[in-house]
Amino acid sequence: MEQEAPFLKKYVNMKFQKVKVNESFIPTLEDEAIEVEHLLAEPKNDHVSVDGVFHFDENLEKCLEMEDNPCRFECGLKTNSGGLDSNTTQEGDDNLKFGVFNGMMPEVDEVGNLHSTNGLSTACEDYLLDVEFAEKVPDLDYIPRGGSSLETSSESHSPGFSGSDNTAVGISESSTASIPVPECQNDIPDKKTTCEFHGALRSKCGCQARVKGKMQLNGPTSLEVPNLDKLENASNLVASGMFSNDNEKDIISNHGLTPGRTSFTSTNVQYNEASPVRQGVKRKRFGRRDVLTKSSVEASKVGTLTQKRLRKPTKRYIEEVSDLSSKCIKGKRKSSTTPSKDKLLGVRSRNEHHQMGFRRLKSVPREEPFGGASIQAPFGLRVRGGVSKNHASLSRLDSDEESSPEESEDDSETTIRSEKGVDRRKHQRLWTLSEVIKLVDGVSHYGVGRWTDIKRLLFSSSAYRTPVDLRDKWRNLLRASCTQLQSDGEDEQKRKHASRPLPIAVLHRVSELSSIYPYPRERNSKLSRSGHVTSPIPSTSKGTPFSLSRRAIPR
DNA sequence: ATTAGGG
DNA sequence: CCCTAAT
Repeated sequence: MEQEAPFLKKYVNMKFQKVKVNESFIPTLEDEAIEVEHLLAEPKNDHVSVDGVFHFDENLEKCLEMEDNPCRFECGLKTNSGGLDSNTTQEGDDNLKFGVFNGMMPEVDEVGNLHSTNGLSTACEDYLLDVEFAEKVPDLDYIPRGGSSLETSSESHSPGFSGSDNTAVGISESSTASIPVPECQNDIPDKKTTCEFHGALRSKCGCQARVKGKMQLNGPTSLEVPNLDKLENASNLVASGMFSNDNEKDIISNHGLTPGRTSFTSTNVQYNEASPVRQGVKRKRFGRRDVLTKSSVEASKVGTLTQKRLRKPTKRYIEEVSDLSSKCIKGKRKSSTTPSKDKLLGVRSRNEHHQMGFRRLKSVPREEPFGGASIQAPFGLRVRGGVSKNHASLSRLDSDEESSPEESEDDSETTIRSEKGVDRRKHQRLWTLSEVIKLVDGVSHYGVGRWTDIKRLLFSSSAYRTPVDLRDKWRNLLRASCTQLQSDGEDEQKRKHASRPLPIAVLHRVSELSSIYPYPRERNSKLSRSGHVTSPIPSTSKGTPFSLSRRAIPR
């Protein structure tokens, strides 16, 4: 990261480099290559699905020629992304594509690390990105990007990109998360390894080691988790393209499979799915914490303070805390009227949390000797991105879905950085483009009513985002689409400049969906507007919206 | 337990 | 996002 310039340069030349690298690597990875090929040839699940789905572009083909097997794969992916929006109009297409890209871009940083989890998506993305850029922006000035890597100067960037507005928009979103292009470079070798989605391969070639090293290099930041999420995201995105094809399953299976193969993956898995083990650990922690707290409280004179806090544990607080424990205690506590037990626990933990916060301020490490440190870390992490970052490396355990992939970073920042004023923080995560897309896809699949399902399937990785959230977001999207689509061109520009640049492609999709699955109540206004939009099921939409929505859901 | 609707 | 009412 430090030497951005060189990296950037490299990146720019990446396509060329890629080839070179590949060649050089090939000898080393011969086995791998073979394996990969084998996989490709073989009708493996993952592979098949992907292969079947994707068509190769001319460009892609070229790519193929130049590059090795791995390349092939990637190319395919790229195609896929392109194919994503078959339904939408061309414009939409472009937009969508870009959007997808954007969504992925953040991943780029971490992609390298994680191909293990979902090698497929990751690697592909990277390559994809690469290819795409090469195609579209031969000159591509990364410099600006690099300079603003931290910032979301998406707009500024956009012009640079072959003048596709959409791109700009998408980028802006993703750009929030610093786009460390340089990383790509690092990744390349890893990719070369073509761990791809075949964990087995990786293990063979010893990719793992490499990956690890990389991680270290990258730093304390826990990339793994994000990656995982990303993975999911990516897969989802991809899936979205092929929803009709039922690829979902494939993807899912993919997820499941991948983890098992490599140790590395396994870690991820832990975070990803609330594994029983993890839960157990957490519980333990809680218990301990309780004890500790008690004693410590008693001993310390802070008792009064504690009491105060105790007395008024805001729901929010509890929720937040429980958020962490949500997986542990799952289900029960969610409702505000939680049973006394849970509540108590939550309160206590919260209390602790408060104390901790204070403690931190005062720098009073009382719990450390007992291993309180470990405890602390988790909570801090839990609190939110900013804090967690530092501890992340240490307490990876805690970081579960919560620290979401790409979004986590920006969101966390946006959320609130006040560690100390823990109470004040409001938990709200900005919706990233990828999330929105996911949501839209989900709606398109399941219909409007089934938020739980959507949540389960598409947002399983993100602990936050309750079904209600999804619904709300959808509502908002509808509104947005209405207003925006209503007044097309003129406002568009404005919209772009707006803080939340929602890709019009997405909006279009939303509007489409809205026409298909009218949202209760809102549909009236919407219908009139959305009429102009292509609606696959026009007649139904007007007639009986309710039934439609229900009907749309083919369980 | 989920969803819809409103704040 | 949060909360409440309705199913």
